[in-house]
Amino acid sequence: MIDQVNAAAVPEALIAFVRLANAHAAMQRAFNQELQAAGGITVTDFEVLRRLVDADGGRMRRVDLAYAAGVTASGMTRLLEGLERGGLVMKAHCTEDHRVTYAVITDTGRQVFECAARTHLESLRSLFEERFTEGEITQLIGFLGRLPGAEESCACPGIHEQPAFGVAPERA
Amino acid sequence: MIDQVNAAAVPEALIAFVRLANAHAAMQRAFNQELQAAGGITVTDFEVLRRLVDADGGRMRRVDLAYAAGVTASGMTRLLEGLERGGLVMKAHCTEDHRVTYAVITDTGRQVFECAARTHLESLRSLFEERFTEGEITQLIGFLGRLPGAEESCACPGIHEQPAFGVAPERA
DNA sequence: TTGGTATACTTGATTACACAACGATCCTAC
DNA sequence: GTAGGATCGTTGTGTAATCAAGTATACCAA
Repeated sequence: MIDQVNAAAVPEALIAFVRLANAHAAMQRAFNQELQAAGGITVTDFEVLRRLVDADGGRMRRVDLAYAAGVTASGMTRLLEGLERGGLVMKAHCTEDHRVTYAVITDTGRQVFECAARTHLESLRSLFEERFTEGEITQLIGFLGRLPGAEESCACPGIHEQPAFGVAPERA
Repeated sequence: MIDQVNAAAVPEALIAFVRLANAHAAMQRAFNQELQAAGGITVTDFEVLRRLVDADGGRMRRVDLAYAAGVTASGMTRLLEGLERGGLVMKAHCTEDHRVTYAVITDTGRQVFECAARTHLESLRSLFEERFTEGEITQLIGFLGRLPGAEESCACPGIHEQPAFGVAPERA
C-alpha cells in the first residue's frame, strides 16, 4: 500500500527491501509451522540438516555450517545444542585440528530430515511454481544471488564478519 | 555452494528460498547496525516510523501498524514501548472506539527518522543500484510482490468497516 | 436487556538469534 | 623453541520477536 499511496516518494530500493523482508517473514512463519509439525524443527534446522546430509561423511565443521546457514558462530552453537539434545546430530572431534569440532548427522537426523523434506520441498515447489514460470524462477535466483550474503558458501572463511557489504555506508 | 555442488539435485524453489533468506539475514544485520548508529533504532522501528510519517496526522492504529510492519500485535506493543520510552512516538486514544489506541509520531520521532533516513535510504539505494539496472529493480519488485506476505500493509481484509477514524485506511 | 462473538491491545513466558569476550589451538616468522 | 596473531568454538548477556492467555470494548442478534 505504501508502494501505491506514495509511490513517487518511495525509492524503489526501499520497496524492494520491504517486500523482500515481508515475504521472508511470511514464508519463514509458514514453513516453521510446517516443519515444526513434520519433525519438530525450524527452517534453519532444516537447512543445517540438509547441508549435513549432502556433506561428505554427513559431517561439517561448525564454522562452515554457520556460514552456510547464514547465522553466526554462537548462533550455530545454540542451534546444534538443540539438535544434539534431540539426537539429530552429534559432535565429532577433528584429529588434524583440535580447535575444530564436526557436527555429524545421526541416523535419526537423517530420518527426521527425509520426513520433513518430503512435505517441505513439496510446498516450497508448489509455492514457487504457482507464482513463477521456469524461466522466471531462474531469473529470480539470479537476481537474489546478486544480493549481499545470498551466496553464503561453506569454503570461504573471512568474508563473513563484514558489518556492511561494500555498500560504503560512510557519509551519505 | 550447495547450489554448485549438487545443483541437479536441489530444486530451484529451495535455492531461491535459501538465497532470499540469506540475503535477508545479511542485509538485516548490516542495516540494523547502520540504523543503530544513526538513530538508535532497528530496521523494524524504521519501517514503523516511516509508516507514521507518511500517515495522515502522523498516527495509525497499532493493529494496522503491526500488519504493515509484518509483526504480531504483541510484537508491536513491545516495539512501541521502546519508541515511547525514547520519546519517538506517543499514544493517543480514539474517541470513537475505545478499544483503539493510536501510535502518533512526535517531533523528536520525525527528527530521528529524517536523520536515519538520510543515511539508510542512501545505502539502500546504492546497494541496489550497484547490482541492478533500473529495469531489473522494477522486475525484481514485481517478482517479490508475487510472494506471500510481500504486500503486507493495506487494509487487513474485512477489518476496516469503520468509514473513518481520521485515519484513512489506504485501499489497494 | 442480555449473551455471544469479534476485535484491540497488553502481559508473561519462551525462543532464537546477535554481539562481545574468552580459552584453546594452530600457524608463522623469527 | 617461542612470541604474535589468526581461527574455532563456547559462554554470558541482551534483545526482538513469538505464542498463549487475559482484559476491555464493540457489535449483533434473540
